[in-house]
Amino acid sequence: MCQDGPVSDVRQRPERRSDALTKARIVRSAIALLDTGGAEALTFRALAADLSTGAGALYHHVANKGELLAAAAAEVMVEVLDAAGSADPTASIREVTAGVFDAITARPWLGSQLVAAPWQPAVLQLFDRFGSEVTALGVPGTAQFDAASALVHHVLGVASQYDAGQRLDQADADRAGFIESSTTPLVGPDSGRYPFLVRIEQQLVEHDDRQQFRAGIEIILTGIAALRGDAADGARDAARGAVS
Amino acid sequence: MCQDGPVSDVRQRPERRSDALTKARIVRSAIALLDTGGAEALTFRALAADLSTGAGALYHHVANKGELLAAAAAEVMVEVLDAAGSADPTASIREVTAGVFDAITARPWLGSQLVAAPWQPAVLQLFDRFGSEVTALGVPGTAQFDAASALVHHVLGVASQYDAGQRLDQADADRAGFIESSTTPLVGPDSGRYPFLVRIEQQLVEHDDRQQFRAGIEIILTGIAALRGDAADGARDAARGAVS
DNA sequence: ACCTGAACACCGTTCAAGT
DNA sequence: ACCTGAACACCGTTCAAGT
Repeated sequence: MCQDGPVSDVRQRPERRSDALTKARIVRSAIALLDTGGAEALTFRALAADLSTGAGALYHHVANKGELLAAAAAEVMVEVLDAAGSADPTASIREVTAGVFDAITARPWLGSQLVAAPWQPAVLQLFDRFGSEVTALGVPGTAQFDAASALVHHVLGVASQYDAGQRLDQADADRAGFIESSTTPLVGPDSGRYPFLVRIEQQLVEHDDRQQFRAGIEIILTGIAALRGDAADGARDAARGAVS
Repeated sequence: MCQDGPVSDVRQRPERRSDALTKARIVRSAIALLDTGGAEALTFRALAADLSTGAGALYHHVANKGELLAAAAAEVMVEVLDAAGSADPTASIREVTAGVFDAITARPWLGSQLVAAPWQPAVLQLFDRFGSEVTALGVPGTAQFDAASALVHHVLGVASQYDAGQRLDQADADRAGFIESSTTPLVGPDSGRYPFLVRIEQQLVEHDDRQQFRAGIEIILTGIAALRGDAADGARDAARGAVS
């Protein structure tokens, strides 16, 4: 898995110096730079140096940085979606969401990118997948769109939690004590604190991000099951059983 | 020599031309620039010109651009949260989410900012409010955090849909036909299209963003009500009644 | 057609110099 | 202490010039 060569690279030269510049090659290099140094490591100058070419050459294959980032995100998303293939729709949704969560935590730049351009292919693929699963689950026509949207929004919301990278200037403390430090930059007229956050601070410190993400998915799945049950009212109990 | 009194000059002038530079004044100007010209209109040079001062002077009151944006977002969020004050927790959640939705659609820069820095005061305030409402709703202790998180994530996910502004390079068509145009930049090995999106394209074109946002909130509220109903099973029916 | 790389038009941020 | 504004260190992007 670490070694590449998915299909056709098995000829003679594994990697030639003067390989023609391709969009696929550029995207691959971009992903490598992003994975190594984060979002800020991807500049056209660094990318050109990595590919032993000039910065301007890249624009013959990529329109701009936005398209490059979108292509990188789509590449990763395809892998995630292909890896999740359960027969049961609900189980499949759990696999997909868990896979996206893992991808985002492993590569923080992905969260930034998903959130930055909502209509990019990576997000559309995810949306489409959720829509298909929800349809297979038995959600009626008009509610399929709502259900898929809710799942996408939840994933994007979680993605936003992992994008910042170093951008969290005012809240440098990642876990404990961040509430104290963040009370200062409050701007509003009232000096209201965060009563709820202070009360559950213990849970904040101890909680597992992944487990909490899954809990959110379960909440939405329960709500979706209720959509299905609107026609046949008794179906909700079956949905509750599947949720546990 | 003549006037070394540091403070005592401002008597009762309502607004003087040479008002002292304040963080509040800077934030107010920043919001005005953002509302007028979007996120890209806020530069330290434009802000300095608007305040009739030099760019460097701003750094005496604001650490950097991130803190400035966070302060602007917090200012708006305080207004939104203060405007929603229903006694019923579920109704209050609906008011808060609707208010945030309206604020985001009215000012696209707000969506970008909420999503860009998840631990900023504006988001913490929202999270705290959701936590309090969910607690009042009767959700047991351990699930309060999950429920509030799900609501925040949904809002942030929706916020990401409205941030891009002009950044949607590959999908310039906003509504109809965007599926056609976005099939091209697919990167993955398979040339798989978007079967679900194509099938519901009619709904995509006709749907109302605001109504769809509310539908997502209702899905989550139903799931949250089920969390509450785990102990007292009959409470779900009351929740369903409130949902309609 | 593809590539080169210097140059352009911007940023956020800094800092010696003023008041 | 507060302000000034030129200068610095970067960006993404362009484009005349090469091959």
